Formats: sequence, C-alpha cells, structure tokens
Amino acid sequence: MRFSKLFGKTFRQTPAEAEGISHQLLLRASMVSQIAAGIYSYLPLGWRVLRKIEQIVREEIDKAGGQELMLPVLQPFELWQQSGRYVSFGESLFTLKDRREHELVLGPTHEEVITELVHRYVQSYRDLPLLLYQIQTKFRDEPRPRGGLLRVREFIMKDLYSFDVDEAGLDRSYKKMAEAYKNIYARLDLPALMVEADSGAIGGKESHEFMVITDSGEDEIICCSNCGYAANTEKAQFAKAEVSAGALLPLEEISTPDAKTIEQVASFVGVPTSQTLKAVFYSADGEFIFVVIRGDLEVNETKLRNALKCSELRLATESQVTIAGLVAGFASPIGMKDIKIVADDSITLGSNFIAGANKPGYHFSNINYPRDFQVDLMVDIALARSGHNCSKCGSKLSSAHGIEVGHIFKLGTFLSEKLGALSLNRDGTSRPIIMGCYGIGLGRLLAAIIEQSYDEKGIIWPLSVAPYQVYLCSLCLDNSEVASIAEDVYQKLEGESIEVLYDDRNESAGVKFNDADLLGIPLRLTLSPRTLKSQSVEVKWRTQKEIQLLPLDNIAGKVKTLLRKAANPLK
RNA sequence: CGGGGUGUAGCGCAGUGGGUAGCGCGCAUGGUUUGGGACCAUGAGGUCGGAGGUUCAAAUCCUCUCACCCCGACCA
Repeated sequence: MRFSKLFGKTFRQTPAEAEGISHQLLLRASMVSQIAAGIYSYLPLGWRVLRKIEQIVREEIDKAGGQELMLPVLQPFELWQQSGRYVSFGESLFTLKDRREHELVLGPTHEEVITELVHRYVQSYRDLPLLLYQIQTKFRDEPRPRGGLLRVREFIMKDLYSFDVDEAGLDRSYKKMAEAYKNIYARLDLPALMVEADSGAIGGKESHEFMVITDSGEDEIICCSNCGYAANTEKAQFAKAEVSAGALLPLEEISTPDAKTIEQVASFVGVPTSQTLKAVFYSADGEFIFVVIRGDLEVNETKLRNALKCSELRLATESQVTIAGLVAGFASPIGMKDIKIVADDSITLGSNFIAGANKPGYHFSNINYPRDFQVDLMVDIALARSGHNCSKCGSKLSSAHGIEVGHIFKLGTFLSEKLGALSLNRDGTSRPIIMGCYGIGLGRLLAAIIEQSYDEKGIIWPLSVAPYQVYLCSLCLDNSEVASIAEDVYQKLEGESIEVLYDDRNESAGVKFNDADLLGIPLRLTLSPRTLKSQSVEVKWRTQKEIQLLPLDNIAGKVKTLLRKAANPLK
C-alpha cells in the first residue's frame, strides 16, 4: 500500500473528545472515527487490525472444534419474552418496529436465536456436543459508552454457544474454550488473567472473565499472589476475620449524641468498627430492604442483587427510609417488623455489637445475633478489598484494575428449558440441553492491546495484528536514485507478499518517522542517499532503539527472514 | 437518570461595553528544502449545534432544545 493513496490522515493534535490512551491514539492514527456516542467507523488501517484479530480468534476457535455460522441481527421480541431476558436486559435492548408494527430487537447477544435453532436440529444425545459460533455485530444501548472502543453500543463480537448432554460435557466444552481464549491472548501478546466472575444479565451459574491488568480498566479485580486466586470484586470471596468481644453481655441502650456514621459511633464508644453493625437500605424491584453487615465491611451490591434475585437494586431514598419508620444514622435491626432484613454472615463472627436504637441520639450496645434480632436472609454480601485475607490460603489479597477482554459462562439449562430445547438420552428420557456461552469483543480487544502497548510516540502493535508489518520510508524522493530504488524495493517486498506500507509522500524525514511510530508498524525500512552510499537499507524495529544496515541485495528475502524470526523467536 | 463541562473551518483553539468572525495545524498552487513533525508567497474553506425571543443590529443577551465528553448510577 502506498501511503499517498491511503484513506485517512494522521493528526498531530489529539481530538478533544478523547481521554483514554487507546482512544487518543486510534483517533490520531485515523484507525477509527466516531459518528455518535459509542458508535464508530473503522477506517482502512483500523479495519485491517480488526480483521487480523478476527482471523486469529477464528483460527483458535476452529481449532477447538467450533463451527462458524451466521445468525440474524434482527430478532423477534417474542423470543426475548419467552426467555424472560427482556427484563434483565431492560433498556439496554435496542428495539424497533417493522411496518406491521411487529416489535423487533437488535441482537445484543444470541442465546435465544441459537437455542431456537438448535431446538430444530438436535433431537438426541447423538447430535451433541456442539460448539457453534459467529463473529458479528452486537447492539447494546449502554447507559454510558466510554473510552473510545472500550465500551460502545455497536460492536463486533465472537460469540460461541456450547450444547452438551450432561454437566461433564459442559465442563469439557468450558475447558476447551478457556484454552482457546488463552491461545488467542498469547497470539495477541496480551497478558490476560482468568478471574472468577459474576454472570450478570446473561444468567447462569459459573463464569470467568479474562482481564488485561491496566490502571485504565473499569473493572476491579481481587487477587492472591500466594495461591493464584483471582476474581472480579463483584464476585470475590474473602476470609472474614473473627472479632469476638468476649462473652455475651446484656443489651443496653446508650446515649450517642451526634454520632451517626460508623466511624463516629466506634470512636465515641471506643471500640473498633468491627464491633459495630452497619445498616444500609435498598430498594429491590420496589421492595424496601434492610441490610445489616459488620461495621468494618461494605455491601457488595452484585452479591446482594443475586441473593435477592432482583433485577433493579438501588439505595433507598431518604423519604423511603423515613416512611419505613427508620431513623437514618440510628437505624436498628432490633424490633423491625414487616421489613425484609438481609444480613451478611459477618454478623455471626463477633459479639456485643453496637448498632442504632432507631431513635435519634441513641444506640444499643451488646447486640448479639440471634439473641436480639432475627433476619430473613443470611448470606455473604460483603465486598472484598485489598488487604483482606484470601479465603483459600489466608494470604493478603491485593486489587487491580482490568479491562474485560473475554467472558465465558456455564449457562446450564434455564434457557433450553424456557425455549424447549430438549434432547433424548440414551435411556430414552427427554432432558434439556446444557448450555454454555463464550464471548470476546473484538474492538475492545483491539483497544486493550493499545492500552498496554504504546509509548510517547504512538502505538506499538504486535507483529501478529499490525495493520502492516513493514513501513518503507524513503527520504529525499527528489533524488532520482532514491526514488527508483525505493520503488524497486517496494515492488520486491510486495512480490514476496510482505505487508508493506510504502511512504511515498514528499514529506520531510521527521514527518515520516513520526507517522511510522504513531501507526505502530513493527519494522521500519529507511532508504536515503545516505544508505545508498553503501547500497543498503536501514532497518529498525518499533520496539528497539538500535538500527542496522542491510545490503540491498535480496532485500525482500532478508526482510522476510527477519519477520519470520520475530514471529517465531524459537525457530 | 443525577452532577460537571463543551459545541465557532477537517483538527486544536481565540473571539461579551452586542456592530456582520480570527489564529495555528491541515488543505490547494508555485518555489526553495529533506535523517525526527522545514520555509516563503498566494489561495480555498465557516448559515458560529438547532429553534424561538430581545434589539436598528446577536457567535456574544434571554428562553427552549439537541449533540458530545467526564464523574456517578447502571451495565456483557
């Protein structure tokens, strides 16, 4: 490709709308262009990268036994009613009507469609297992698109669905996919950590995310450097410390004027925060919920939502709290009637707690569960933090931010049951097919690669996905010898099927070098009167400072060898 | 949905005592240049996000509205 013919321009200044690194560099390099919030065009350079990523994903999924197909973007709304997931997806669903006023959905994911399809073609265990996938555009009306390609409303995703006869089969499919994902990230030079995850609106029981650790990531993960435990904070477990304050003492009402927050109460009474009980109020699908947790811990809203099996969960408003008969700052689980109380199991790991007395200015001391109050639900709803202890090995946990570049789910049978996808077993009984689903967002993958591979000059693409592998830079094109040799080298590189971007523009050296760096092309060849004195070409890797001169003789063959060695350093 | 911010040329920005729009980059033409974002000359390009209002006169003042960005809520 000749740079002079390439559609797109490089920008010296960063467009004002871009905040994140990958967003800025993608715009400056004209790889993508935004048309509306969370909706982007890919320009030729960006599209080449995306297609290379797509091809790597395809190869690895095919290798793992996946069969590629193509499902429709437009889906009947009824299908989403049938699965019940129009509720959990809620306003994230893009919907539209056809000319007959029939409601349609722009697919945010394809479990419904593929289950319906599999239902028609699978009758027996002999037809299973199946790994079916597609690479296609998804539509999700995100509340807040952000970070360039990191969170968008229209994006290309590889989504695979597994169908198995039994749990053991699902486990095998799940493992195959986890392996395939690891291979994909390795080929992209992307260090991705597999972490336990919540399954969110997709549903299902077990799930893992693949995280690229970077400060710009919007997810927080908790990990243990000792035993390797790693989980999204939404899901993370930890060992709650036992903080018993001795034998049970009689309940007592104490005056605590102006002490409203946990910290104020604890210091007023002179106890650690772990000897207090914290009350938090939520509205879960409209129902008022009283949540109680030990004072040194915080509520994990994802765990709470799962425990309550509700779809909408938000903090109760002040007026809702008052209407419920509670006094904010002095609320108490003691004596609560007709209000659902959910407790974190940390309240059993201590004694003689301080909590509100439900009247202004007073708290109870020496509260003990279950002596003094009952709860409707006792579960783990605590948020894991850096510094907590690992529930597996007891070591200190740490936290980090990450970009979610893949997510796999064991769905189980809830969708196949709802959509009637059954298969006959060997013994003649009819059972719902066991499903799993596995997604990778390609654009986010592209952005994540940049987020952790760039420098002050621009992008640093791995060889495997660079838009072009070689940047041929000819200086002083007025010099007819340079011009003709550069043209000749370009032809020879193309002749060897080397992906080369030939900078044939009449620009100064600085412009060309800077563009080569900004675009992140791995290997740069420079031709100039200076190099021609020794009948050679200067060679420089994007990742290295050193340059070397290569004689022009059989230059295409030499470049090919360099590229092959870089792609397979062991060979 | 709550809070904050921004809309003026392809990009980055300036422009309030209201008086009919400017700078840098980029672009076009000609010339001089060429190893880390060269220089000179000439030139093209804008219904100032939109609608309504105040006024002799609005980018500027008022009202409404739309879009985009950031934080939060939410979210595979």
